[in-house]
Formats: sequence, structure tokens, C-alpha cells
Amino acid sequence: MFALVDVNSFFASCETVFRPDILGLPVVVLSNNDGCVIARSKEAKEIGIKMAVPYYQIKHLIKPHKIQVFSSNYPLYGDLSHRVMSILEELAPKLEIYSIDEAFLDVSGIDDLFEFGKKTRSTILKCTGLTVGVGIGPTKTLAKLANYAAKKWTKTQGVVDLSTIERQKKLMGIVPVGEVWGIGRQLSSRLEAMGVKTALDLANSNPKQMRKLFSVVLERTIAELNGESCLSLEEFTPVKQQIVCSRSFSQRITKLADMRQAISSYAERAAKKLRDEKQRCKHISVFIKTSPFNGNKHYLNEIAHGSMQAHSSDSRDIIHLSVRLLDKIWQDGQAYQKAGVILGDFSNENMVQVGLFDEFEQRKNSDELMKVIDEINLKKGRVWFAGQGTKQDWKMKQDLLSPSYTTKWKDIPIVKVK
DNA sequence: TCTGGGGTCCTAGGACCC
DNA sequence: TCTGGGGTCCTAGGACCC
Repeated sequence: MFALVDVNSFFASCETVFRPDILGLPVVVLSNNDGCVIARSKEAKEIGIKMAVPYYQIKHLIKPHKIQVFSSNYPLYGDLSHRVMSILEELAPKLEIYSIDEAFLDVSGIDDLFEFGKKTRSTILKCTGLTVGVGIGPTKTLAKLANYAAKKWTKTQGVVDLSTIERQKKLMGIVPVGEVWGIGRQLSSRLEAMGVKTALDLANSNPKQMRKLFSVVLERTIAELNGESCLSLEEFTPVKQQIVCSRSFSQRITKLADMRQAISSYAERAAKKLRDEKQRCKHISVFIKTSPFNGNKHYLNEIAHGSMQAHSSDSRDIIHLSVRLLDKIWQDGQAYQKAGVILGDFSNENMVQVGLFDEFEQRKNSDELMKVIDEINLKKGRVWFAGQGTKQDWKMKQDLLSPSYTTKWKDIPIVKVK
């Protein structure tokens, strides 16, 4: 048996935890660069603010509805996420952290699953101030479906247990097919055209035929809806296969010098992530693009590949190659809106396979240097590479950032005693 | 004026092998 | 006139997830 636990309106809830004064008011959290709405409190949803709408399109609603707007604050969300996961681990030792606000738990052998769900909710609420929904079922897909129901209907008290087939069927009969885990926009419109409108319709369809028409993924989803578990709990997170670091700019970039700074910064951040993963990479791509919303065909999206001579996680190698790739695809006269660096083709830092005829100069003391840099940046201050520049005018917008209440000493909330 | 970021998996098709 | 069968690996692109 699986339980899927996820936090209601996670980012928006994190913002209200330390702000009792805004309780009951609509809250929205914006994407990086303060671009789009990516999280909404219950009150914000009720006003009709849709997921992913551009911020400027709802700006006129802010004042009349007293909407509280926040830039995204990932240090805060990451820390609260960690707290939630630690509590879940105490309640059910076997768990898979599926996303920043969700985890699958192995709840096999627990007698009263509904009671377990209620206990999970109350414990997390008490320890973190966050409210979760709990969905329980014999497969991950059914647990997801149960979780959807737990959040949608308040009379469930936030816990739905689908251990019996009767309850599975009853719920599937009223849930639109597009709400099933793994059924996105494209699939649901094609399925609906075929007359498959609810989750139950999908569960009752012919798996072999659906595999032919669509893919093995859909065949698995059908099996999962019928109680046959195809996706197991993955307790140990596998190593990443790629690392992406990309950002939109606060203002368009038109000068190569600025873009070089940006690419150097993204390359450095990607290299740091790579070292955190204890991997080295051989593949690097760089992309730059103009805004896709310009209407006319100005949209440009070039990508370049590089294959380094040897696997590396040295920031100097990765910055150097990234900037060289950038120079190859740079075009004057464009107003660039976004750029990024992608790393791939990893190998573990402790076992690098060298080709028989490879000839390269291994940088001396590379690992030691990177370690020192990372340590300085963690504890004592900040060092960076000259190529990243000192005055980053293009840096993303974050005008409405809340304090990092739980991760910065200077931001710790002060309690006033009257 | 202003529109996010970071991932995974699968498939088809081409190039290649014996 | 008639031209096999069985594989692997790689890449681009599409779909999905949060």
C-alpha cells in the first residue's frame, strides 16, 4: 500500500506560516524574475487567479482584493520541505521524496490507514504549521488519485483511503481522465475524443490496444488504475542524468560582454551542482533565446554541444567551454531574454574511465581547489570567477522577496512580548 | 513594458554491426 | 526475374511531471 502526502498550496502556505497577520487574505507566489503566478492560496484560487498567469495580467486585482504577492523564496521552501520530509520519515520509515512538497510512503501492514492519515496530518500541522493531504491506495497512481480527492472534497477531512475496489471504482467514475497521474493535456484531449472521459473509462479500456495507439506508459497507467502495481517505491534517489541552469533576465541582453557574464555565472552554478552530486561531466550545451512572445519571427533558439576531452567538474573547464560555445552562437542585434547551460554525460567522480589514447593535461590540484572554493562560499564569504562580473545588471528580478526566516540568522522572526 | 525552472521517460528513425 | 534476419546504439523530439 502506498500513501501520497503532499502539502496544500505549498509555496503560498510557506509564506503565511510566519505571517499570521495575512491569514485569510489571498496569497500568490511568483516564478523567478517575478514573471508568472506559480502558487496560490485557497483564497487566491477563489478569486479566480489561474495557475501560471503572467503577473502583469492580474496586477489590477492586487489592491481591490488585498492580494499578498511574494517573489519565490527557495531557501525558505527548501527548509520547510526538509522539515516535512523528516517528520514523514519518522511516521513511515520507507519513503520516496517525489518533489519538493510530495512524498510516497510505504504503508503496508498498517491496520487503520484512515487513522494513520489523520495522524500524519495533525503531526505535520503541529510541527510545521503546514496542512497536507493524504491519499492511500494499492498503487502509486491510485494513491495520487486519492490525494486529488482528499484535496478537492473537504468532507474527506483531507484523507482518502482507496483500499477497497468499490471505493476505487466510485472515485474513478467521477474523476475526469485528465486528472489521472501521467495523463496530460495532449493525451486527455485525444482520449476524450475517443469517448474515454473519466478515470474509470480509462481503467476499463483495452490495455494492449491502448499501447498500440499510444505508448507503453499509458498501458502501465491503465494497469495501475486496476490495482496492478507497476511503479515501485524508489527510496534511494538515482544520480541525476542532466543538470540545467537557466534564467530569464530582468532586462533584455544585447551586448556579448553581458551575455558572457551571465553564461559564466550559470556555468559556475551548474558546476557547483555537479560537484554536489559527486559527478563529473563530459557534455555541455549552451542556449540563448529571445522572447517567444514578441509575435513576429524574432524568436531565436540556438543550441550547441561540446564534448570535453575528459570528464570534469572543475568550474574553470566548464566556464571556459561554455563561453566558447556562446561565442559560436552569438548574434549581434538580438534582444535576448533568457540563456542557460546544460551539463550531461556524467560519471562518478571516483571512477573516471580514461581512453587508451586520450591525451590531456589533468589540472593539478583541481579537486582541492574546488573544495576550498565551495567551503569558502558555504561558510565564510563569497569568491567567484572574474568572468562572472561584479555588476550583474541582467540579474533576475526578485522585488517582493520574503525573509529567509529559517535559514538566515538575521532573518529569524522576533517575538514581541507585551 | 511585463510571460519560470528543472527534470524524466519513451519512440522513431538512422547508422551501424554480424 | 529473384536480394535475409537479427541486433545495438545514438539522437531529436514529444509527452509528461512538479
